[in-house]
Amino acid sequence: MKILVIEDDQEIARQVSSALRDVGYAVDTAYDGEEGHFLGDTESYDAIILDLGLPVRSGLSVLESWRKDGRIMPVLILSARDTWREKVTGLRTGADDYLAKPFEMEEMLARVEALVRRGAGQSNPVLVCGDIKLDTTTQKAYLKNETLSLTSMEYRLLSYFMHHPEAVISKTELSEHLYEYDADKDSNTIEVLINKLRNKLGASCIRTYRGRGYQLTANV
Amino acid sequence: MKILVIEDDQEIARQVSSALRDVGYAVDTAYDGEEGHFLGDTESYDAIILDLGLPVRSGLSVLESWRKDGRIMPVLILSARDTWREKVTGLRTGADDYLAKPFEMEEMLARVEALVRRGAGQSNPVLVCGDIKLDTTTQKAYLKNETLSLTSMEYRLLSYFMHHPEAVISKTELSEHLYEYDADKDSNTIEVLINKLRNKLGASCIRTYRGRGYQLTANV
DNA sequence: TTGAACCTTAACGCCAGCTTAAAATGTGCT
DNA sequence: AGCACATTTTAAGCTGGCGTTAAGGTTCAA
Repeated sequence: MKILVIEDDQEIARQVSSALRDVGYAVDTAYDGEEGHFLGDTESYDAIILDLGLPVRSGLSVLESWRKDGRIMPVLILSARDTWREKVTGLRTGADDYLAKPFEMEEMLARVEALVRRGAGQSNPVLVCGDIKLDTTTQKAYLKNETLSLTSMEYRLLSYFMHHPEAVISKTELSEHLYEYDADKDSNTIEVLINKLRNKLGASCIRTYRGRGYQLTANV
Repeated sequence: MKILVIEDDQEIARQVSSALRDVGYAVDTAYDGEEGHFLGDTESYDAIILDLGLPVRSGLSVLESWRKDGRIMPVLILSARDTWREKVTGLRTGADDYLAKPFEMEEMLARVEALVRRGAGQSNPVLVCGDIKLDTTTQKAYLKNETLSLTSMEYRLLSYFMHHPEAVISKTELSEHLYEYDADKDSNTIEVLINKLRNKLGASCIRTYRGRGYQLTANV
């Protein structure tokens, strides 16, 4: 899961990014509206955190332009003023959620998690696929109700699969969502990771579609 | 566990904070509604004690604004007058409990403890995880029914783990809840604390998820 | 058959976390 | 107050796990 944080206040940006990384997201950061707009257009994010008061180009204008282009990634708006008016404008423009500054990191995390789930068409904090279970609140994965011990990267990979049930996902999409801004295209890290996960989940759990990608399968 | 006390009477604030600290909470204090509102928004508390008669901004207005933003932390209201009317208003606005001044410290502690438990989805005052038992009323911890002698910080750490069963908890989340207002980001205090606790509980009781956090494990 | 895509394993280097000791701070007692 | 002891924090060196790279093997489709 990869998140884009667009926030000009360096300190807030740092805190938010680090909180997100702590719970297993890959995070890119932009410090003005123009840069944020570019990244949101070119990279693929599972959620975007957008400050309204940005230099160069306002947050609302960035959001508006994305929505006009038909881009539908979930956006959480941050705003310094908690006004009724601003909140309505933001949501009308196409934001999915709104959070007034200052805010508590854990609430931000909860809202982002909800957005990511919603974006994945899920609504429950515990995702299930066959024998595999993923509890997003406790950050734990289970296989047949036994806890799986996954490393940081393995967890990210499994999490991405669980958020996209039944989907065939290409290697480039995986590395785009698992790693932060810098796609080393020629590298077999994903293959190695998939291999590691297969060893822990059982080989049949991840199916290969040659030339197209991988799929987490529910069947035994 | 971290508590926020919002109370303009310095003497009461001091007594309440010190009683809470005595039983192992980290406590932040605010002396008016504005400051209290800010802290409640930016920090993460496991419960908040809120006086109604506050300068600058009333307690009810602070509570109302939190609830409007969807913030769900447990709030215990303090009020000078024990009127039927005021109690109802407070609870309607989203308070979780109500206590009329003057009150006994013991009762306040019991109510706060109940709120913290409820916030953690627990209902029993004695928490159990494998061989480890924590009696929140007597503030004592047991390992295989033998009392453990824990220092203040060790108790806080264990308590936070016990209130979040099965969860993988990052170092930053731990330090946010164990320490009062000031997040020293680069310091290994948590690592040292974990080491101390492991020495007393047995090394296998706390599991490290490298790059993600720690988990208190129930299994032997 | 041939090449491309994918699998598997091993090895290496870095950094998160472990450990220990000493310094700082706190607490209780006379 | 002043001293002794306990607790907490800082600091520093070490260790091993994890992620990456790399190399060789295997499968699949044309």
